[in-house]
Amino acid sequence: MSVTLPQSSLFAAKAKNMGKSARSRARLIDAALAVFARERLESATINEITREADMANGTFYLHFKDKEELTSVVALSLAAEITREMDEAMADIDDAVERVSLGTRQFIDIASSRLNWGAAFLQAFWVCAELRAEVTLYLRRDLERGVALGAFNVTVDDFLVEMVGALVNTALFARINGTAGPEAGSKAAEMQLRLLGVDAERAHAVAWRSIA
Amino acid sequence: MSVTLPQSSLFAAKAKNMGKSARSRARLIDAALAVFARERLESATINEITREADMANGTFYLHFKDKEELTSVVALSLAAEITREMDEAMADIDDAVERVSLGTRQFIDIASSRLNWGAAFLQAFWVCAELRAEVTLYLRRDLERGVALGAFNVTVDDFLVEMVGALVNTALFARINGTAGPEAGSKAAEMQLRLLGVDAERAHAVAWRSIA
Amino acid sequence: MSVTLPQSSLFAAKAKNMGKSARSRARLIDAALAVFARERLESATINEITREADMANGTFYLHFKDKEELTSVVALSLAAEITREMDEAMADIDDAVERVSLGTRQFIDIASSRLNWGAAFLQAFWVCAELRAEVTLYLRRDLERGVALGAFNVTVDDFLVEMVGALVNTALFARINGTAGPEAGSKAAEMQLRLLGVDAERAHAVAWRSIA
Amino acid sequence: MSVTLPQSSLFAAKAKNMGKSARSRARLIDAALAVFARERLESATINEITREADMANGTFYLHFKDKEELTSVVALSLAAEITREMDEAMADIDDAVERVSLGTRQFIDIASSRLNWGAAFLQAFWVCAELRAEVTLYLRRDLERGVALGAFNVTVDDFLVEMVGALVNTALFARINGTAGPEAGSKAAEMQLRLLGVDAERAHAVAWRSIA
DNA sequence: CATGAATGAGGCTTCATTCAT
DNA sequence: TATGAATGAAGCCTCATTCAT
Repeated sequence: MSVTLPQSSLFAAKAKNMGKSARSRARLIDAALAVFARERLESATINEITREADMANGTFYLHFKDKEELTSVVALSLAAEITREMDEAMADIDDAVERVSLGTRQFIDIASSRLNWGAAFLQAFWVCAELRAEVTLYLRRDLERGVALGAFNVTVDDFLVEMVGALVNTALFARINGTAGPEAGSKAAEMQLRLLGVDAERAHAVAWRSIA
Repeated sequence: MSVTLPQSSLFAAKAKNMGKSARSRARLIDAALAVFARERLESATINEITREADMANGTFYLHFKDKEELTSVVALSLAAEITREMDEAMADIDDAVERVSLGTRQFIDIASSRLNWGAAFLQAFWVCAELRAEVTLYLRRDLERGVALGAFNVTVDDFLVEMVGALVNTALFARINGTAGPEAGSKAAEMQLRLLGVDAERAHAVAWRSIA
Repeated sequence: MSVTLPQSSLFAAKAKNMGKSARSRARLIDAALAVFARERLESATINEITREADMANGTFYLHFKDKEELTSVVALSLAAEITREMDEAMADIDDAVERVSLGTRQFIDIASSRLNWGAAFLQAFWVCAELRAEVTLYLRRDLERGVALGAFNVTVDDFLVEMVGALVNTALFARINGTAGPEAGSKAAEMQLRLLGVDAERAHAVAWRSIA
Repeated sequence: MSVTLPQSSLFAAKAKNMGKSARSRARLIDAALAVFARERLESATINEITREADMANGTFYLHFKDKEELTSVVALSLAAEITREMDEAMADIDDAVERVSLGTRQFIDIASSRLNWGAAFLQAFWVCAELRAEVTLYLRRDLERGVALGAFNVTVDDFLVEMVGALVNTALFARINGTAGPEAGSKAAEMQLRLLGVDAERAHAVAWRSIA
């Protein structure tokens, strides 16, 4: 007797070979992603999440202490997964300008192409400090590298990282809402590079170079 | 018997000479600003707002249909007020580059220096579509002007406006949190101008020029 | 339009001339008394209490922070009321032997004759430390007096007071359950006096003397 | 692989040579004793008990129909065990006065010296009618005997037995709480004897006689 | 027999909103 | 207009009990 899984069930898929508890937990994470994607975090209820996961509400508490714990688990799982995919795609890119550009483009493409990811990410971003910290760190490394190499003409501090990060999030937001199309990543990357002091031509060239 | 008004009571002050109903309404708006500034919008309660306004909770519904209406009234009142102050400060600035720069700086300075405004604005921004629309429009005019005059080397579309707007909001956020100091406005403006294609030197010069 | 009050509504009756809030609060206390009297404290629910009081459940929280607060308010209100009635009845009794005897008899008679009081008292006794402290104090005073006057041949310490108190509570319990009839008070008093070292004859005489 | 049993595991020890089921059941009873001793009966959960017994929660229902059954089994097992030990210690005491005194002292000493027993007993006493009945019966026999022999100057009825029993329970309670020391048994016995009409001197002598 | 995940009823509490005064 | 008590739907969480393995 095989039951069709809901459309997006990455974590459930990954847990397919694990114990029953891990599978249920994964289903809850997937369900939470779906709910977080269509609802303000604050108004997402445990009931809605368990309904989405086809479970009884009490089951939730077998797997998570409360909504806050779920939120951060979802956020960090998502971040880990996105990061993993990005690292894979950027493993052999060394040039800082390319890395910043490609990082932004990949992030937006990945987050917006997987059902629920982007929207859930943006929700979680403002609520989960750990997530912010992680993302910030990731970004900062490449920015600092670029400055060290003389590619960027800025001072790297918290403020700069937040500003550059805001461009990424905003582009993702626009992409998800349909304000922007598939070119959102390139557009965002180009703006970032300009902001960082890369000259307009190079910024354009790098940001729009087709991805292998 | 005269009671001292709470520190920030702009709208109450403006309504001093109006009818009693308008005055109560204004007090509620001020109170909501204060509450929204220190609390997530969703967790702000009518009770807390009316308590802050020194009113009975039931009174709230004499002035607003529901919580949502309050939110948007607060947001739009705030926007109108900020806009008014900005317009005043920028009345005789014509140059597009200057306008964008000064607009950003003024906005951040005003919103962060008036008690409660900045935080409440940022909360409302994500909840009230009308507010977003209004802000966007304001910004867009100057961007288009700059492009028309050849000062900016970009295409103005919704996406661009959102990205530039994001820089403003993010800088305001940093300013309020203490991540950034009083120079936040200049820093943000400089980044914007670079992003828009203004050359680095001019961007710096304009963004950091001392305000009259 | 007059509504019949539920059978036992002492506190509601006392609050008849007070504000609406006080009246509702009093109704809740009466309702709690009724519920506590027929149910283990732990299994009494707020819902049941508000239903008994003909209120919506949410109303409860306008008047009490939580069940614990209600419990102690009920306990102490009850204690205050019983104490008041006892003091009235014993105002001009000086003799320690008489006081202990009469106190016990009065307590049992009062608590068992008012609907719900006895059962609620016994429940609250084990849960509310303040109540225990108050009752203990009341009893201790007369015991110490009796010892000082040479009427009792015991040492007054916490242990003694608890033991004597246990006799009172147990007699009340038996009275309420129907294990004992109206003579419970006299029987209990006689046992107490014997325990305290009063000779059997006097104990009997005092404990069974008819109350004015 | 031998696992050390928790400190107090009387019933598990007794079941050591019985079938597996009996052993598990015994472990649950011991665990329940431990939990009941440190927690209000109502707030003791099946999960906590099985955890204490190092079992899966579902296992509980192989051995007991429900929580209520467990409670009464625990209560009656405990009573049986205490009774057994008391009978042993009092096998050759004939004199009624001695029996009542010694019974009380033994009961308090046994229940308070075995880990968990006293507290669990007191909890169960008020919840389990069978337990009350059994204890009452035990006590009553000696009381009746004493009256028949002319040693006690009272009428034995339910009320009397409850009152005398209350002294025992209260003394045990005080002993467990630390309000009373090891002399609690003697003190309680002395009070009982006085209450029953034994003259003060004899009561004292008997109640404080050192136990063989 | 044992396991432990799952269930779902039910308790507690909050809060937007209504209503009698 | 203003008041503030009252309402009740809805969310959170616990826990006795069941069930598939």
